[in-house]
Amino acid sequence: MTEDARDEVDRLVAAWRTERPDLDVEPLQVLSRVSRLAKHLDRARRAAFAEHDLEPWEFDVLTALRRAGKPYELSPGALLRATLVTSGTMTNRIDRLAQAGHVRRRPDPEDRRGVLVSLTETGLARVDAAFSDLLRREHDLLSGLGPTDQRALASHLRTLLTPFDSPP
Amino acid sequence: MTEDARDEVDRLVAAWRTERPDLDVEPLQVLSRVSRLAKHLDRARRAAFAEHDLEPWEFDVLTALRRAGKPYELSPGALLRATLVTSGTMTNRIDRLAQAGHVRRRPDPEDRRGVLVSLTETGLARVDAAFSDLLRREHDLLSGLGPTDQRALASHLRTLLTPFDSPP
DNA sequence: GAGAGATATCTCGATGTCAAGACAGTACAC
DNA sequence: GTGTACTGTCTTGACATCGAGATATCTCTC
Repeated sequence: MTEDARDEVDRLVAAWRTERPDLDVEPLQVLSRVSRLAKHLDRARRAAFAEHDLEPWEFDVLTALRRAGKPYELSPGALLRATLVTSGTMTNRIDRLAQAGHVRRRPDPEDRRGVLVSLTETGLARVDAAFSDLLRREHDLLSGLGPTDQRALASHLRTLLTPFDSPP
Repeated sequence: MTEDARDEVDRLVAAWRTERPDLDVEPLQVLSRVSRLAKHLDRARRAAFAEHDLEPWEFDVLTALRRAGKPYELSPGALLRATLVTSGTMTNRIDRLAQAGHVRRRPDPEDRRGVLVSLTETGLARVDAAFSDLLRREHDLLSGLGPTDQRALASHLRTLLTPFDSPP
């Protein structure tokens, strides 16, 4: 066997092969790595944002608004779809961001059930600074892979992601 | 531009290119997909485990013990390193698993600070059933990629993960 | 063999999230 | 137009996690 055990998942897979030789554990090679990498990324992001006095959840909401372009305004519904959280969570996030002065809420003039959330000046400045900082760090995290490998990786991940993002 | 927008991240990257043409947002192609895919995987796993009356966090701990091989026993410290959670979280998890009858705690005879946690019969049966079920579902999730692509993907992910797992 | 520092586990308070449901408003068919 | 189903947002209560600190024990150095 070629069990070099270069990362934790190699060790994990080797252990499963010993304990459950009857099962095909190949899927773990990909999916366990995705989960573990995401967990490490969360921690790295948390550290990066700390310098800008932002929590990851604040960054998620603010960037969604920033990406929307002027006037940096979206409904809570659009925000929760962009960030993969539930409506209760989004209400709570908007409350706290509004209290921190990073966003503003106003009633939707077109739909009286609705609300529109927009970036304030300070929210915009904060998110722009944090985002370029994050990109710098993420660029470093990827430095182990050349441009061709990065493109291949992105393409394979897209294939796995498409069924989740498109079919509803 | 080749903006086919096949998944949410393609849309996200296209939006950033419009809003911040001064930044190189290529890292997002990989890392945003990793985070989003992990989030979708969490939900899929939750659904899979529900049939076996297990929460994802329970599964994480029980599989770590299962992989250890007979006598399916590890210290809380080993468990928290395997599952990437903090010590307070692990204490809490072990408490609840012990209460559910899936694990047992006993003092470590070699180190009086220490404790050893082991699977019970019912814990072993539960985790074996849930694990083969999970593999079946993960196999399906990966069906969009051929064996060669899966290996390439796993290898690239390993490259990104190694610096996190090795350099303690 | 005594003391300093490291390690293993647990405790506790704060917090962010979720799920389910409440409520107001809208859309569509008839 | 009226009733029914749907949508968008917010409320509430339970819960898993984290982080910091407490305690007990071990280890290493002198």
